[in-house]
Amino acid sequence: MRIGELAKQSGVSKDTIRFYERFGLITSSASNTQTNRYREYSEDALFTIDLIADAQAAGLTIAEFSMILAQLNAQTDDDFDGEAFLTEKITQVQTRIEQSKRFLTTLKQTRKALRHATRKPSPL
Amino acid sequence: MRIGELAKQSGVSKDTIRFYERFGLITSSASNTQTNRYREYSEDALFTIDLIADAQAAGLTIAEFSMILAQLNAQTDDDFDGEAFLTEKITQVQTRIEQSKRFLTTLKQTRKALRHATRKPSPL
DNA sequence: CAAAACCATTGACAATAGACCATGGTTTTG
DNA sequence: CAAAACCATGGTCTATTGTCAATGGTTTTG
Repeated sequence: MRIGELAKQSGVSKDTIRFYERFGLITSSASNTQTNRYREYSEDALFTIDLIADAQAAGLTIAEFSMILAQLNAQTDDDFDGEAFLTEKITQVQTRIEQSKRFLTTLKQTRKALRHATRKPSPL
Repeated sequence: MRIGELAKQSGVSKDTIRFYERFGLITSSASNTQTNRYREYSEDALFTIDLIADAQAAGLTIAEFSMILAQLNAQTDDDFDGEAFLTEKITQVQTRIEQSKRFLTTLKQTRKALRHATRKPSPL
């Protein structure tokens, strides 16, 4: 599919897709017709875009996510310790989830307090 | 306590503390001696800084967090619907937690795959 | 075929969350 | 007391994650 279709289906903008592609997060093949330079995406791109959203929600940057992708693709020719990196990220994400849960509790308590505090006089 | 002490105890930099204070997230009283302009913080500031960390982990911006604080302080003289705002944030944080959990699973699977894939030949 | 719709590239712009630096006061300490 | 350590203010700078606009080519459509 072309970028417009992918944008529609994924819910992110075309600019965002090109941005992700510049960082190697998604890939496209050259269009079959050689006359244009349109990008052609597979269904995988859709999956990846969802994954990026999750990764960002979990607090990872684009740069970090691209390293994870490299692990997935097993481009581990170098001496980079992918397992240690993954373990570190796992710990960080777990911490972040705990913090988020704690804050969620705070939010709920705040709402409850607000409900009891701001009972506006009924307009009778 | 003064800013240096608060920075040490909270683990954030003095600049960060001043940054938070500019946005009204924490407050300080003027120092008792009138000769200087040093900020004086109470223990509350420590608590608030931890809360900010949680809020940020949960995906809130400083601006959003300051609105929550306004709710906590019941500065609800205006017609701003604090409860609706809180409910919206609660939903967003819940969504984010779900995304983070999903991504955590992905990370763990990736690590497991990596472990089995990259068994380097033992150096014998 | 001509207009509308789509796409690529480039570069400028924006918001967020600080870090950093210079300058000049204030306190603490040896 | 003098140096070291601390603090305030103001301004600049940075990274991240996009968005927007301009320009020019390609496809689709009525």
